[in-house]
Amino acid sequence: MREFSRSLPMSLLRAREAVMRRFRPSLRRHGLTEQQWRILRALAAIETIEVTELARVAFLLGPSLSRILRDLEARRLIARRTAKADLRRGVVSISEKGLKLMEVIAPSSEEIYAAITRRYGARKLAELQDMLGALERSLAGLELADEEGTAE
Amino acid sequence: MREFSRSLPMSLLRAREAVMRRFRPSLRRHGLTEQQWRILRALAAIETIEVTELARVAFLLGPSLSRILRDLEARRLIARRTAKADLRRGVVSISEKGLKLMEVIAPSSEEIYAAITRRYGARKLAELQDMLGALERSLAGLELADEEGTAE
DNA sequence: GCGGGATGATTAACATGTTAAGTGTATCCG
DNA sequence: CGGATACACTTAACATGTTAATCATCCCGC
Repeated sequence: MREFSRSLPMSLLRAREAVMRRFRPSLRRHGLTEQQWRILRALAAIETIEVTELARVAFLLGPSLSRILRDLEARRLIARRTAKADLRRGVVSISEKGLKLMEVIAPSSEEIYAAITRRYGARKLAELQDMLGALERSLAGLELADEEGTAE
Repeated sequence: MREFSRSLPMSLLRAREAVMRRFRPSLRRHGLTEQQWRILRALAAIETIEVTELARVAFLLGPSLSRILRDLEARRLIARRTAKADLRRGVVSISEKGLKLMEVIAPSSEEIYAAITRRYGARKLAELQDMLGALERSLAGLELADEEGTAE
């Protein structure tokens, strides 16, 4: 069997953890988790977004997102309403308070990212991201190949 | 601010999820989570291992490992005792039952890994792993650079 | 307009991630 | 020897990951 510590999932996990280790302390000081920060960042760039679309963009599963939105709303960092045209859909936006919190956190976050980029190399980083994107697309292709073999 | 979906943490997260999506169904059919499988794999290659070392190898935090070992032991998939020389230390090993379970799961797991490798390309996969390892080492270096600035 | 299946979101239940606190054992050192 | 300190877990508390089930609303075809 493959040497376990060299498996692709482990490599990806360790690499991601090494990166996130750098960001978590700063976020934590401001009372945010990694996922809450992802949501605020996703919201900052737009006016409003539907919950389902937000889940896709922030790469969170529905149940996690539901809980997080409930908490962020209680803290007044976001606002939400229901779509007039379809009462099933929720529409979310960042609040003034949320924007201000982002303004406080963003600089140190950017600085950490810049330090990582300098250390690893901007070109190499871009290349890595390309390869990760290609991996995603390869596996999406595998997914399709599977479905052809089943009921459909 | 950086386009959020292209940040390094998100790229790594999405890539890892794309990979794990392939493995989870098979593991789940056999009643194992991803982390439980990691532990069994780590144990399969050796006679015994101390809990702390197992945490390092399987890349799990102590509290998670404690819970998982408790459950795996209750299911008789592993055995544990305490070290004679140091009663603080726990020593873990895989059981016969655990080995048999692995024999059942390993083939399909290997097959999935092979499919991913074929699809993405063996050479490209090796290159990706190299770059991930280099990223880890870069960030470990950053860690050290930090400490020089603090109390020490 | 009205079943009945599809869809968007939430809740439930259990496992893990994460940090802090607790427990028992070892070790160091005066 | 004995008390302080460090160490190896373990437990606690809270947040998220993951799958299944539930709830409300929508929409389709008749």
